[in-house]
Amino acid sequence: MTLADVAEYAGVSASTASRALNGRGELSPATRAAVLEAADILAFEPSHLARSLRTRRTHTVGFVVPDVSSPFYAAALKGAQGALEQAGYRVLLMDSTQAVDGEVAALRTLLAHRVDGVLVSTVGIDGERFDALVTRRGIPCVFFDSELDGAGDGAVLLDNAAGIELLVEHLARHGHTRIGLLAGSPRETSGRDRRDAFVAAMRSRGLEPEPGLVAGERWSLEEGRAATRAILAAGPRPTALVSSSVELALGALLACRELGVGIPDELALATFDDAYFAELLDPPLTAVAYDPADVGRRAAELLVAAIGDGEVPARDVTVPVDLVVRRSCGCGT
Amino acid sequence: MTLADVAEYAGVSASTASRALNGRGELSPATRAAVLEAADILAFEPSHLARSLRTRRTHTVGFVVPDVSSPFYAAALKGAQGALEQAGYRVLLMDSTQAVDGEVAALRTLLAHRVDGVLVSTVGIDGERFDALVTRRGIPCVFFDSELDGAGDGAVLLDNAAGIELLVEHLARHGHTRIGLLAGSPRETSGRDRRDAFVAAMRSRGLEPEPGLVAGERWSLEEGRAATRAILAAGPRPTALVSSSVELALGALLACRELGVGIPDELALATFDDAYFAELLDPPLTAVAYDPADVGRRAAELLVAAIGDGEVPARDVTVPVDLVVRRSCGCGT
DNA sequence: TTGTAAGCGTTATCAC
DNA sequence: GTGATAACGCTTACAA
Repeated sequence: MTLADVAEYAGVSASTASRALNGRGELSPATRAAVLEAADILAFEPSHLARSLRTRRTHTVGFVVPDVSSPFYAAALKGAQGALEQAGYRVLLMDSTQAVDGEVAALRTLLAHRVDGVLVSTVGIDGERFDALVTRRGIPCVFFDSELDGAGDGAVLLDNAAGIELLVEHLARHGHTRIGLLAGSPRETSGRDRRDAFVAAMRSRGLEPEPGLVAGERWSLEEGRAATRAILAAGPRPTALVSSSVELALGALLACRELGVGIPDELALATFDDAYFAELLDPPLTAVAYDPADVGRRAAELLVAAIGDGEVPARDVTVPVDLVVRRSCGCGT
Repeated sequence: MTLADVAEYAGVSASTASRALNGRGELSPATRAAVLEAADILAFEPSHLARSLRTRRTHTVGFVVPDVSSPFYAAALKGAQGALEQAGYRVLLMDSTQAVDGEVAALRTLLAHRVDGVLVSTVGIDGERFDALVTRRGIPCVFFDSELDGAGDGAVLLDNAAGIELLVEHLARHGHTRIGLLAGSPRETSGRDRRDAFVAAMRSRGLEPEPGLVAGERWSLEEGRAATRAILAAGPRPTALVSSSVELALGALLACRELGVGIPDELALATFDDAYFAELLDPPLTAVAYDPADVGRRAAELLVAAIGDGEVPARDVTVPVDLVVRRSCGCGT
């Protein structure tokens, strides 16, 4: 079923059929009705391919994340998907598998598909490659969760500094001074920012973060477990641990269970990222919460604006975070 | 940068450039090299749009799920994405938002994009609409997790019957006879199959499932909580509960905590679906495990085969499941 | 109000 | 071995 078929069936030309279907131009109600009916009868579904080729707009947006199966990215994807669909865009999904090469490959594929814009949570692509692939071709891009410094048309980031400060502050109130950090990827701004924020939060309290008490450089449960073991094994133990993500915190929980270290008695724990099951863990995790779907949604809105207006002044939005106190920090026991 | 630009730069015709880039036909090594170099210098990225319009193959596959942010679907998506990318396909993601209308809309959009095939976890589309949209247009389709009876070119389903049997059997060994069920959506085969399997498993042991001890018809934590409360409120309490999904089980955990019902002492719990954090819950959840990414992967492989061979004999694959015994069932306490 | 024709960027069929 | 040329299905000036 092509537009030509519909036109023929309705006894009009292809252009008239096109106008009728798209509601453009002035045409007699009669012909319009005839075309609409024909389209309906023939179950005509216009080819986005042909349309896009002609109009140079695909109404498709690329979504690039380090790992779709991670709860955070899955939720962000859901939020973005909803907002994009509302705005008439489709989502082409790419998983960079936490590798810069994967990210570059994903971007290439998206370019080949002539997406109208891209939403990316970078794992650390370099400025040059990004510019060559995206900027230079004028593809609107908004980053989320992790950005490439000044690149792109905007970014939606979590308030990493505030979140870490909340965590350290709370632990400090409990009287802890030897606090360790489970860090995330140093190649992502989210990882770096949280680490930097930790150092800043400690220093602002006159505490010097000890090198041996900071470990981890990947966002995974396994890494959290290994890093926790490393921290616990290195010299005098910390009395509290700040984690840069739930995955990492879950690893800590596991490590402590294996080592027989009681939480929160022997080691208090508080983490960035809340999870819907945090309340049900043993012990319930004290965490910094925010709406992950919202970051996807906001990023999508920014992108849609950027695609529409061409050049929106790079606007960054910071998603607020909250502290949810439960028991792993030592409260309520 | 279009093929014409590359051709001009290399001093050949567009057709020759096309042949050089695609490695088709015989051409002199010299011209081939010249074209390749030109393409490289101009950073040429062929338009999938134009190519697809001409070849009638988009190398794009649609992926339709009830809720991308659910851990299971996110993992299945990841598995499918990887396999499809390997095979040279891209993924267009659609979230049906657990509604039949959403599913229909998603399918329409995918058709408009002329996807080469679709992977769908149906929320209960009716045969007629499915046939009109998909079958009649000859779009290869493989279902996963939940299927539409005989439709499509295959399906990858979990071994629901075996999983539920494992759960009931284990609980029965603990001596339970009053066993309740937290059921999922009756509109999805996964939900129906698990419910039916529960009834069968009970009867095969001479136990008649009581109406009041079976509740729930949506896959959500909230539903699990409400259903658990309902079951616990209706007459004599069951001593054990089988849950059709982790979400539902988490809801049960929450409800019991609120009601002060001890697990597993007052109520044993065992669920379909394992979660990577199941071990860390309070109490650790006894569950039926399987590899969610694998179901996506297998479905993708089936689809790729169906797209390739045109008509592969509808082959169904059943993904095996395992029982992971932890403490919520009463073991090891 | 409606039709004609050109063009979007490829690939495929023919000639040469 | 390589180059015209048509065609994929649509939109959009420009005519009529």
